[in-house]
Amino acid sequence: MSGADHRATIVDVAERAGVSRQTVSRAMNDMPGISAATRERVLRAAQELSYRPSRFGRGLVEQGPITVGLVVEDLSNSYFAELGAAVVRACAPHGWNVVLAEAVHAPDPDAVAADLARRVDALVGYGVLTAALRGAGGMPVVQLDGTPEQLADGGVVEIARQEAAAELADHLRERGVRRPVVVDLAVRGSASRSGVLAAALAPLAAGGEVPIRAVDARRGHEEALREILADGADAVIAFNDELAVRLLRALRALEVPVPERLRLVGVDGLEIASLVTPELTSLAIDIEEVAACTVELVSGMLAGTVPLSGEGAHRAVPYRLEVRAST
Amino acid sequence: MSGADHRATIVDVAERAGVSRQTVSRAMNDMPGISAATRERVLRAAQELSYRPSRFGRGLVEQGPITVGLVVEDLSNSYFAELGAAVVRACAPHGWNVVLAEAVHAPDPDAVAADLARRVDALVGYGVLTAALRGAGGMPVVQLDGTPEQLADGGVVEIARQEAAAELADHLRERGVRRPVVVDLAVRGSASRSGVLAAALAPLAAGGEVPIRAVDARRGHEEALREILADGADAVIAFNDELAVRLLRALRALEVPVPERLRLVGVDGLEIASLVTPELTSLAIDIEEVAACTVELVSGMLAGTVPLSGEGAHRAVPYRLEVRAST
DNA sequence: TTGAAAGCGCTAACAA
DNA sequence: TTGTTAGCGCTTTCAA
Repeated sequence: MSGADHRATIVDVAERAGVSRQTVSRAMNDMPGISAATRERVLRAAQELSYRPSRFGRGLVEQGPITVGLVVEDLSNSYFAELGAAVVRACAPHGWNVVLAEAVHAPDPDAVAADLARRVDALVGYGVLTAALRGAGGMPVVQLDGTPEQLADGGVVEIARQEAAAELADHLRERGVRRPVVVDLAVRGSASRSGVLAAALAPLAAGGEVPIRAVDARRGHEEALREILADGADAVIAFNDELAVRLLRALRALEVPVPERLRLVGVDGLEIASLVTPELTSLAIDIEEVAACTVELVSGMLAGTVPLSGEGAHRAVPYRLEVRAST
Repeated sequence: MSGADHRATIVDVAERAGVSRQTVSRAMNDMPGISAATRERVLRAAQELSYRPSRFGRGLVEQGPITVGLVVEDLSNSYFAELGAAVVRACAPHGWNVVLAEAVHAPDPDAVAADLARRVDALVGYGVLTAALRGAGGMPVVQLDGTPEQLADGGVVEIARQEAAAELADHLRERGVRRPVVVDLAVRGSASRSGVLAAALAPLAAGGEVPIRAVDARRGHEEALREILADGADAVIAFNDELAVRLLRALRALEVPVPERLRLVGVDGLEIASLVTPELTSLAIDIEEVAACTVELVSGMLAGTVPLSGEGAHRAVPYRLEVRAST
């Protein structure tokens, strides 16, 4: 008889200890007004039954804190890891809890958000939210790095690339770049970012067209770079900093000097970009600011001062060009 | 009357829509057996009242998934970020949710774990757990990077450094190192790790003693290195990889060749260690394995097959020496 | 298609 | 010091 077929409740413990439910509650919560002997007896009974208070029963009475669900693509990507950290940090002052979930690696990525939606007070996500969140009626939903079209389904924190991408084009033009290449990752949702970059850089390019080349996140970089160099490229804009750092390493192996032979640009502005040699120029995004906007939206939605969708639930955070040694 | 003084409940919606609570439930959850017109009316009423179903009420009935609380020191430290990611990933196959919390930055760091303990089914933490978790009676608690002494309070996943540290000593001896220095961070809990490292390296050192020098995480590295070099040191073991990477950058600025003039070793085995030049030798810890052990412990504790404390709740994950170019 | 009743596990307030 | 009562908000089961 190791365990029961259902989890012990406060009533089971009360019966076993021969006291009332309330006394069990007092013992479990270190409340005053209970004799040491009784507490002892109750705690023993609880232990014998492997009793653990239900967080739902408790929450129902105590009105627990707001819980925000955060769904990201892949936590092994530093960008999402930093984003998660920033959201956790931004929620802390409100006393909110954050449940973190990852879409990739899940059996059914699309179900992650829907599942989580039933367990939290607000849902924040990155490229994984659909309008079809069963039982999410009225729940604040914020799409990160979303587009204005998505405002129909909920709030959107947009990450505005246009301006900084234009700045980058100017910067590269000054440096004499004539044949930039965008190196993309073959992951879901990457096309739009790469497209914007390529479009912004088009004026630089000889034929008015900037090639976009997809690579694997972790493999085959040297070969890809060899081909890119053979094509005469003089600048590479990587999909993100992590890829840029890997490309940098591959370039070192190929003994291609950066920035002399090839200029290299990352996107995201992660810490790692400034820790490598040469330090990476990056289209940086202020992750703290994204998190702050997100929390502001959610907070307003919960309070009723921000609409759950539409233009009033739209925030934009601009990229910022950080010029460093790699260009 | 924009908002009510208390959050609307299902009853409020039912009244407003002129239906029963069940009908509201049916409408909110897209269940069958309700006419389109009624659903419409209910949803409108819900919207007007800003009604959002309580996750506690729901959870009470539905028996939601296990929720694990994870308390780490500081998510802006990549090590904790990777750990958090690994735990989230290890919990996913069980269908568990993970609530992530950070101790540093919190108004009362010691209260973070205690607070969270009331909202979750199990608590996993890093250097922040005390035995005094009010209301945590019977709850699985796992201390990460804990010591066997802490087994009195709960489970412990120990990170065993001794063996790999001895390996490191051998490795450095082969390289001719005579004056190693341990560079520590002035953060809580760092003393023990540095002490173990210094002790393991003591046989190498001329006087049988390895100096431990504390630095700030992000500042003053060049000055500290200048002094270290002036003292004649020929190897630096940094508290973690992040610090090692920063030291590497500072050494580059000082034009000190690594490993020729100074050998450099990190601790943690983060991805970043292999992305810099020269790649960093590191005492690597298998974070996935730590997460797996943690989940195994928690799972067993919940099932009753692993005791909540004592030797049966002890797991150890060894460090592994990864030799790369920096030594 | 709708409603009524029951119960999920817990704690706060009050009574003994 | 202990027990009793009364909800907390929701879904499931059964009845109309």
